[in-house]
Amino acid sequence: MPKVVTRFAPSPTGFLHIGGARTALYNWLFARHHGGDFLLRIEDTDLKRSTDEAIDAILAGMRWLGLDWDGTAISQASRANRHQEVALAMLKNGKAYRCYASAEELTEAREAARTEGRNFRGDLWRDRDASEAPEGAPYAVRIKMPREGEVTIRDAVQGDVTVKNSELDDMIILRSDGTPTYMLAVVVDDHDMGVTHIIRGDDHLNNAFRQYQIYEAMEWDVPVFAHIPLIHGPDGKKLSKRHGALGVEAYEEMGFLPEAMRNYLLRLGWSHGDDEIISTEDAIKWFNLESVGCGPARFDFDKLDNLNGHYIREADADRLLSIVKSELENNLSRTLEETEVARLSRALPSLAERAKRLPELTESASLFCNTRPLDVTDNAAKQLTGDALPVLEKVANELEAVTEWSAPVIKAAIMSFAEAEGLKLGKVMQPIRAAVTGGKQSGDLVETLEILGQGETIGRLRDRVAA
RNA sequence: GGUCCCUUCGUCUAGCGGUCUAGGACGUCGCCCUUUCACGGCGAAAACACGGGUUCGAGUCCCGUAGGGAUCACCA
Repeated sequence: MPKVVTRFAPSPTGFLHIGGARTALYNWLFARHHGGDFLLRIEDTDLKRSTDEAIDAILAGMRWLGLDWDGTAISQASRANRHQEVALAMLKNGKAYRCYASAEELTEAREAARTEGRNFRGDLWRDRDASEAPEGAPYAVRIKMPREGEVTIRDAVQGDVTVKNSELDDMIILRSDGTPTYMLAVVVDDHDMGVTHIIRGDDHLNNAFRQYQIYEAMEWDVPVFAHIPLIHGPDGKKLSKRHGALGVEAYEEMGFLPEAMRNYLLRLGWSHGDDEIISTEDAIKWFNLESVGCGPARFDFDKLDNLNGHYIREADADRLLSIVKSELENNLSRTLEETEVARLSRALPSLAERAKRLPELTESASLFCNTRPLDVTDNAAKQLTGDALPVLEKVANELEAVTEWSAPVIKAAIMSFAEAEGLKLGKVMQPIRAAVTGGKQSGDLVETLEILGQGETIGRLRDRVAA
C-alpha cells in the first residue's frame, strides 16, 4: 500500500469554522494513524473573496488545535498555470470544448430547462464548431461529460453511491478570463500532491462524481473518497452564526482547551465502542474511516463543557497558572505580586476541580488577589446581616490571636469559637465564607483562609463588619 | 422541483440476524458525600420514525412512506 496522503483544503473566505476544524482533525488523524502525510492547501482561486486575514485565521486555528501539517501550505491560485495546462490537455484530447455562450444565453437556457423539468447541462456549445463563434469572442472551457452509463463511487464513509452520467453537467473548468475553476483545480492539485484519501464534508459528495470525470479524462488514479456528515446546530438546522459556526478562535476565547475541542470533535461523528475520553495518542492509534457515522450530528455545548471540565482538571498546574495569571493581570491591568502568584499556585488545583471553562477558573482565582474591599454578591450579602456581623467581629479577633497560620490551627480556632458561642459550625462558616469570598466559588474554606494569609483574612472580615 | 445522502434515549453514540427485558456518555431528576460550589459514588426516567416484506428469528437485510440534510454558478 502506497503512503497515505491526506489534505485539508479550506477556502480563505472566513475563519476556520467548527465543521472545517473537524474535517481537518479527521484528515490529520487518518494521516498520522497511517504514518502518512497531512497536507494543507489554501483554495484561493476566488481572488475576490479570499483574504490574507482569513488565511492567517485558519492557520492560527490549526495551530491552536495542534494540527500540524507536513510541508508548507500550498496556495491554489499560485498553480493556475498548471491548471490551465491540464485544461488545454483536455481540450486537445477531446475531453473538453470551448463554450462561447454569454451569461445571458446561459441564464436563459438554464431557466428554460428548469421549466421543462430537465436538468441544465450547460452544453450549448458541446456540438457546435468553434468556427461558428464570433471572431475573437471570449470563451470558457467546459468538460465534455459522458452521456451514457453511470459511476459508482465506493465512499469510505457513505458506502457505494451511484449516479448516472446523464445527470452530470458540462461544467466549466476554465473561465473565460483563463483562470481555473475550483472543480478543475482540486482535482489537479490533489493528483499532483499525491493525495490518496480525500476526506471532506458531505456537501462535496455530488461534486465527487463531476470530479471523477476529470480523473478519467486525464487517466489519473482516482483517490479514495470519504465524505463525512455535516455538523448541525442544536436545533438540527444548518449551523449558523447563532449556533456554533464560529471560528475556532471564538472557542479559545470562550475558554475551551484545545485537547477538549479535539476530543469533542473526534467523538462528534466518530466512535470507538463506549470510549468517551480519548487522548490524542489513542485517537491516532484508533482512528479509522469505517467508524465515522453517516448522519449529521448536532453541536452540543453541554457535552463540550463537560469534556473541557475534565481536561481542566487534568491540566498541568503550571499551564493553568500561567493562563490564569495572564488573564488576571489583564483584567486588573497590573502585574500580580509575588504573594498573589504564590497563593494562586496553591489554590489552583482545588479551583480547577470545579471549573468548566477557563474564565470561570480565572473568576474564582481572582479571589486570591488583593482587591479589598471585595464586591459582594446579593446572595453573600444575605449572609452578612443581623447576627452575622457580631459573629464576624469576634471571629476576626479569635483569628488574630492565632499564632501559627495553618489550616489545622485555623480550623481548631473556629471550632472552639463556635462551641464557646453555642453556634452550629455552619452559622460561623457561612458568614466567614461570604465575607472572605464575596460569594465567589471556592474550595475548602479553611484551606482558602490559610492560602489567603492571616492579614488578608482578618482584613476582609473586618471590611464587612465596618460596612 | 431533479439528483444524492441520512433516520437508535432531548443530544453524541454502541449495536455489523439470535448474546437486546437495546449498552455507554452528556444533559435532566433523586439519594449519598459536604463548611459553599463542584468533583466523586449510587440510582431513576428516557430511543430502535412509520408501513410492508425476506427469515424459524430484524434495531440489524430489502422496498415503500414520512421527516431531515446536501447539491444543482464563469463560488469554493
